[in-house]
Amino acid sequence: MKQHEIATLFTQMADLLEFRGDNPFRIRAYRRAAQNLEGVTEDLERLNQEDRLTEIPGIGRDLANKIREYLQRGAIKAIEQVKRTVPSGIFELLEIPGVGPKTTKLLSERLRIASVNQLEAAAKAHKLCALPGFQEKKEQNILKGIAIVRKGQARMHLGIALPLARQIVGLLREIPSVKRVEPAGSLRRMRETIGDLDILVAATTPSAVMKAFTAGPFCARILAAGGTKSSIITPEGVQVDLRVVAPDCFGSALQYFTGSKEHNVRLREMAIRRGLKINEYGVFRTRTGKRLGGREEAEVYGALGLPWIPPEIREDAGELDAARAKRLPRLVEPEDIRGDFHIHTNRSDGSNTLEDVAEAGRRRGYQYLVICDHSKSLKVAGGMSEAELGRQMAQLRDWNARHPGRFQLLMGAEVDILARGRMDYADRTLSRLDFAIGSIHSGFTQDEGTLTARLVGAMRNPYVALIAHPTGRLMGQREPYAVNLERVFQAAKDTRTALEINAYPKRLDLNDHAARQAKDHGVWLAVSTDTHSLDQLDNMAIGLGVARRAWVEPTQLLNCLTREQLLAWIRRKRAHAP
DNA sequence: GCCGTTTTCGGCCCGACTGTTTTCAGTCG
Repeated sequence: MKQHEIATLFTQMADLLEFRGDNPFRIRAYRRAAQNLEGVTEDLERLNQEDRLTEIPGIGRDLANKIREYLQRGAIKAIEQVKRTVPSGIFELLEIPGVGPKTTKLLSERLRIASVNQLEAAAKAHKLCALPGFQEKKEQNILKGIAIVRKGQARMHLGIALPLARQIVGLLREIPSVKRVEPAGSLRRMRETIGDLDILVAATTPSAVMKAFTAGPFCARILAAGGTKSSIITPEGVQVDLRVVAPDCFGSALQYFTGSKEHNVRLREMAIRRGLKINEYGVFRTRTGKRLGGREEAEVYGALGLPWIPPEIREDAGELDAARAKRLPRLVEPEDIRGDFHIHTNRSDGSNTLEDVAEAGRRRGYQYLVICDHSKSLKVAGGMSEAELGRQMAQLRDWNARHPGRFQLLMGAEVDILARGRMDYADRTLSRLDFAIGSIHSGFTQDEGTLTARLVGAMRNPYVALIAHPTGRLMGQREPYAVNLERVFQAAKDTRTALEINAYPKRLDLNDHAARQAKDHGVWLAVSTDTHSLDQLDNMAIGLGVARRAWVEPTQLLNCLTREQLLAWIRRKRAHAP
């Protein structure tokens, strides 16, 4: 994925230029270009060959040439040159909260500091007080910042961030004078990992809310506390930013506080061109100062002639142009979901019986759950022999017979993909299943060609309907294995096989970028929770967040088919197979 | 360095908080 490598270089370039005190708008151009490159869903080589690199937003003639240079030579001369003029330690210094480019430059020039360790030593020896604008307090703050960096403020995945946010929101709701509370920031946009929690409150007496917040049980340390805005660290070490506004400004504040930053910058630029000004307090006419609205978020977009844009796609990745052209996608909603695939029971490594799982599915209002326990090779997870599989099938058919109605179980299995794409059950066995999932649980370290061939081979099997967790990553534990996604998408399209958006919070696999790419290839997607215990059925909301971030519409998601439509879809794949 | 319903130059989002200031720079989101 060349675009990620180039994006990293552009971000580094922005940091370097910032350190050198370059033109802030040039710096922003590099950052914006890097961000947009991450979101490119087409093959960069192809865009280059067709001379369409400048179609990427934020890429002009100059940056297109730099991209071309990287594609040809694997390096960008101009960036290499700037790198040589700047000490390499500045990147880690910029990571420290409270230390920005100006401070870094001062430290480097006056005290020859070029690493976090050197900075810590200097601060402890009170050498920083000799610098202009530095006194005791600033020195202490730098030491605190270093401690925070050292603690490795690893970003949380949504499985941790969502419950924590719910808990804090609940406590804030109990404070008198609080009218509305809403999580904002990257959590509301459902990004796969969250740095700090942003929470917005509408209240009539902000100071009382601030007081209650900074004195509350979730506050272990106060980083900043003003009249309308404060930041704290929870006992778990999570930073929470709280903003309090008047109820009349809640919509504009929510819009501002949700971001992304890049989305907001673009939105405000659009406002300026229309003679308007947008801030946390509302939309205003620049000339007269007249306020046009801000109580509800839709008023902010409405003032610019735009429809409300769902938070999940506010990444300055084409959503504003789509909104202007009235071509926003109709994103999948929880109400569109008619079933879940990939559910484990206690016959392999799940913890619930088939009956309990079935009841839970029926209570959720689904039309179907696909029961998918592990296949025989995956011994560590209690993989089932053909005989066990047969007994489960009988049990499942029996449950269905005893519970006629809208909801039914479907018989599936999560079947290991072995060497060269061979499946862990024979075709004769697979043909008796309603829905087979193929997944890789072995040979993670094989090379890209081997792994890709295994996935493609599995997809050629007429009975494999879905490939589970296609890249195998586990956030914070295991990198994705080497697989050529471009070829996987093409094969999925050709063989009419669906690809999974696995909703287990550490997986989210495919991720948002890859899922959008798959969708653009015309590949069917399926959100599945990979449930091992009943509460995990709720992870559907997280998987849907990924699907929505990938601009997925109901017509592209397997979960939105009725049971009859799903069975017909499976028949089509089987009939179409080579 | 990008970009155009003020289009090929001259703009480029906006406000809060902190620490050090006696009016503001730096950082952050």
